[in-house]
Amino acid sequence: MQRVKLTDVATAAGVHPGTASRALNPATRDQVSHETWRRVELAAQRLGYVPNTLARGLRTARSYVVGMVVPDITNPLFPPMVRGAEQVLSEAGYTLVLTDTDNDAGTERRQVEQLRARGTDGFIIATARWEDPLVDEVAAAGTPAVLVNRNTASRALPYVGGDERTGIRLAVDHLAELGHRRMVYVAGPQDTSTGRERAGAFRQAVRAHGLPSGQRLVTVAAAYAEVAGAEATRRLVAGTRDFTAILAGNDLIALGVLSVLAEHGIACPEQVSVVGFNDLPMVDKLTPPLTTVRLPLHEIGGVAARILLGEMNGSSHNGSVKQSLLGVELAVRGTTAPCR
Amino acid sequence: MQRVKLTDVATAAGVHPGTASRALNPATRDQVSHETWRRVELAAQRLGYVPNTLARGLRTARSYVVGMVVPDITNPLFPPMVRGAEQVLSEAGYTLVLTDTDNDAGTERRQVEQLRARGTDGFIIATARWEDPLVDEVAAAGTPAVLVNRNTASRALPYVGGDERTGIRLAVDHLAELGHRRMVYVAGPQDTSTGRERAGAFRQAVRAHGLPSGQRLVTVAAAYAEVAGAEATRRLVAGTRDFTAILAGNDLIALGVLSVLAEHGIACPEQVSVVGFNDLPMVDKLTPPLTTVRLPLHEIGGVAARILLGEMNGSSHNGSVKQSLLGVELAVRGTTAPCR
DNA sequence: GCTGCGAGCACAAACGATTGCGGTTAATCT
DNA sequence: AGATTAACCGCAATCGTTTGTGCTCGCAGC
Repeated sequence: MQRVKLTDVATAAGVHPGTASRALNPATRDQVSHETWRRVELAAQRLGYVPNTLARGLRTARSYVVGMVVPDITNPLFPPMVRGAEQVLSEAGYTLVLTDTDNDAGTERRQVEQLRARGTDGFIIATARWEDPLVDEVAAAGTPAVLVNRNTASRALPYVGGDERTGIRLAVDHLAELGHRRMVYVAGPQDTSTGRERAGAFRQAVRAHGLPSGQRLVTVAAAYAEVAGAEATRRLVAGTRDFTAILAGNDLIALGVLSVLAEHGIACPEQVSVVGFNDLPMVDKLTPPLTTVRLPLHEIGGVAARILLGEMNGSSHNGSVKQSLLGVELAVRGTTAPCR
Repeated sequence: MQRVKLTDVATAAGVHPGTASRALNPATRDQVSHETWRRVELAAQRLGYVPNTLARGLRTARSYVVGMVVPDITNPLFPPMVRGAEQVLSEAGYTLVLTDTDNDAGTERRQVEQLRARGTDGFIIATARWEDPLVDEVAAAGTPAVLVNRNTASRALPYVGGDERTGIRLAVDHLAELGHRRMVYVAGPQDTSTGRERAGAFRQAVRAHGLPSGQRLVTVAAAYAEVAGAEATRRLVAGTRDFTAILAGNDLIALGVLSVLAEHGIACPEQVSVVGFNDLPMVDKLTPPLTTVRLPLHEIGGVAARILLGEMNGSSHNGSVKQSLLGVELAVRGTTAPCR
């Protein structure tokens, strides 16, 4: 159905296709006279010309496509980021291709290959592991790409995320202010940057407050999921109950924490306060509503897209900003209360 | 970075590029001898050849891209459908481009235009309104497309969705079985097929059970959102309290219903039972957990993709199946209880 | 009045794949 | 053994753009 091509516009305007191409392209517009430019523009308008992106891409080796790879679009963490990225990209004439890796390194690799075959100009990657060969390869290949949500140990690519350390600190400050002194942390998997970062920040914040920091301080959950959180909490509780507050690696883990507390008849927030991370939708509807750290997800996506645009278009590899940490805030709700 | 091209494979295998092309293409494989096929395949493997999708698309006038347009990816209803579609499409060698219309008809049109310029082979559309010119245009243009989630009045395109009528009937049956006789419905917007369909099904089910059906039976909310649901419920309650059960147009509306009930000190489920629709994540974590109708979202996406594949590849416009309604089930939880 | 120059445009070669057509070879038939 | 045919494969055109190269023209400078 995409009938009218550049040649049609050219003949309609009485010029050579090459000239028409230059006239239509803002970057080369000054290579044609004003008069012909007007004629071409008019003809294009009248015929309803839309350039064939494939042909253009073939010639220019640019597809105006960027791929965004997420572990699981079903995880409410990602849609806002996708949306933020899509908005700024489509505004810049780019198309966002979303792919879901199902949390599997194999499919992740396959997806990225497929996207590169398609001539994808750049990537936004939300699946990075702490040690991630695929990310390193992409970086080594010089493909424009930026990491969101999770960083890698190698710091090979620009990273955009929330300021996690501050988020944890806010939570600890809040609890400390409520009089809590014995806090523990149920961490996410330590092969992700968020898992390590947050756990580290927790230890540091506890130390900064001069709070007791036994070796039971951090329990690691196997995944960012409710069942993993529950399992970890069971381990924790089996070992000690000498705490009045639990910080969770994220909201899903917090859900697991809450269910195990209920299981053991430990009242929240009366006996133990709980803080989550991410502020997933609906967690404010729980009873009690979950106190949690809110990340500017939408903005993270947008900033990542903007940085990627910079990488792709302009000054390639200006050793510029490698990390952008965006502000977070603590949503204080019902799962935290003064230490009795 | 995409170095190795068909020519390279061809010379490596000692054949003409044309031959290599035939050898690599399953559809034309039988036009080359087994021996050369093996050689070409091997060379391709060894060199790590990945076909340039742009060049291929240019020549074949197929992009192997399908666009999926959703109103708001942030709405948890859509990610599972996206995922289901993406899985079957990527398996078939297609790439899914997701675009978010922000619930705006203007951007929707713009997005679709842009996708068509890109030579998109087909569309999965989740934004249909009951009267939707854009959908009708797409259908008239003969572009392969299928509707999900919402249908149009014109039924111009194949539709895949949950069996909404049955869902409503299950809910009404369940409530009737609990002894409820005076039920009301807080409907979603009536410019969407789901809004009309469900409301109609509710009236029908009530009639089928021989229940009283005053004119206050259905209250329409302005949107599928909590605030709209709350607003509608306030209107409802202001008019009458002569009901023991409320069905909501979807879970978000149900949230609004619950909040307004609480506002008025009406206990759920002791005084009034509530049933939602969609089974969004987390609604099982509310207190009380929400009884709701579960749609096979993932499967809907998958089936839609399969139908689209059929439309695109094969027998174009076989006046085949126009509607696929997938089975739903009722998740009975805490917001419904026997009528006292 | 001839040269020099620059603006504006036409020409044609790419980009990397697919595919109709025709030619070569080997196999089959008579 | 000669002729017919089928199987394989090479040749070259083609998809719709972009872009380097060079032609043509008008004008200014001397």
